[in-house]
Amino acid sequence: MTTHMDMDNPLDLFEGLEDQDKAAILKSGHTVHCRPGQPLFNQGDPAKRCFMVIRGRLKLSKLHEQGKEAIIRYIGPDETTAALAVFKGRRYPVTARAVGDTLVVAWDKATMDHLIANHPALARNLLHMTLERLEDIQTRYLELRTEMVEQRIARALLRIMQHAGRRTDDGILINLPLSRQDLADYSGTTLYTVSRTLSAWEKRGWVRSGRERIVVADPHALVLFSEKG
Amino acid sequence: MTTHMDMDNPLDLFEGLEDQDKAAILKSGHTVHCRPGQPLFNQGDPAKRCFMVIRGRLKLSKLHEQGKEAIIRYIGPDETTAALAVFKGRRYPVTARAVGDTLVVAWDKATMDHLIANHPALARNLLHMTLERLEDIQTRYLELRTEMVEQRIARALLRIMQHAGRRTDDGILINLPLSRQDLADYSGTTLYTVSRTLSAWEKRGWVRSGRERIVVADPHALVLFSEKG
DNA sequence: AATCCTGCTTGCGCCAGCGCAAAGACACAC
DNA sequence: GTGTGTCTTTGCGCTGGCGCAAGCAGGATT
Repeated sequence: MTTHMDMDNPLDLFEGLEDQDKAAILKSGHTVHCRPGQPLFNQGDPAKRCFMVIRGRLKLSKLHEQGKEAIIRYIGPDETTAALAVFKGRRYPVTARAVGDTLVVAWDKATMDHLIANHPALARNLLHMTLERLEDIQTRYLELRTEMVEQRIARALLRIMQHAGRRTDDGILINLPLSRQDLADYSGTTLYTVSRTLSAWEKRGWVRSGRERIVVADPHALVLFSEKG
Repeated sequence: MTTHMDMDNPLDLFEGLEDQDKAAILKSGHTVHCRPGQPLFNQGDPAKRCFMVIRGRLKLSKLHEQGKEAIIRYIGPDETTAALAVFKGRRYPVTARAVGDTLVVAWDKATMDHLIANHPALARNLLHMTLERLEDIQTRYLELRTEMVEQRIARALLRIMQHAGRRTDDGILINLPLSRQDLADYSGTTLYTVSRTLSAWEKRGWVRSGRERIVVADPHALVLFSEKG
């Protein structure tokens, strides 16, 4: 009987639903297992199913012709993706790949339609989650237009840190394999510039980094830098 | 009794509703009149009301510190804005200004909550409209990252043309006052670059332009250019 | 017709950051 | 331990496009 209707900002698909409903909804989907790097769905494919991550993480990216790629966002445990695309019966607007070993639940359109009809809170929560993402991408759109590249890298790193950071003795570890190329695709620059920037930050003691691994040693300095340049 | 339930892509808040419901919903709001350039709401203000344009046009833009501005989209007749922000009781993430003389209907949060509870189709339509906008801004985000500036100006002009174009003898007239600065804010560049680019296109016979006024003489050429550079 | 205001054009110099190239570092397999 | 492939670093040269400055254009006001 535990509900969370008092929360203002459900980031959760199941906010405001009874535990038993939640369990039933989860059971009505199929679980899918993805190995690291494996695509769950590809941009342009018909959106047959939507997903919720149980364990692991998905990387949503959008491809441009000639191989340029923008990372739209990461999807972690309890977060959903493609909900709207499948709801509307469209094509996936992005590609989703597993980052590390990932377990997801999948629902097809018919099931989703049925679930939404029976649980009005689901539609409400989808609206809320979508608003969140719309505002996020609009903000990043503005930043991409306005800010210098090092500032954008700082913001990207902080966003990923908030989403997938883990406290350690050295600082906050980005708890997913994150290459220089990934960070470049997330912040709108190139592999080379990210590498040079991280080197500079390492000299200042703000971060410590290795192969696909970054530890933010001084988050405060990074926040200041991301705000004022 | 005219319904449009057969349409797959409602861009309309009232898709799937009876005319009488539509009329009642419209009557439950307040009409607001905006003079050219007047702000309807400002980024950061508490989102008390949401809006639908009856006549005229709104410009949604997002401001960065030190005055840089990105135009997120234009909102024309029958289109809505701030629906999600008010639904969630947040602050407006953008600023809306009237372009030309504009008439809108406004609903406050209580009314919206009531309407959505009584008309499930409204929530569905909001989801669909929001998906549309999310995909649009994601696409533009990728383009901003990937494409050369002239290509982006071409895309921006074509998008505005599709939204607010009017056939004339000379070509397709952009039927709203559109300055070089506006086009720059929409395409992610500067006033100067837009001006230079339009001059070049004018020499090639693709457009004819004057003060806050653009006619696309050769849309096909512009489409080709926007796709291949 | 003169003035003003706002928007538009264009020459010019400058620089942030891109991307090649080449070398180094690390992870894993055999 | 040795190899192989991927990821990272860094020097270097180049350029797209930004933004100042100065002047032009055209609509509105007096």
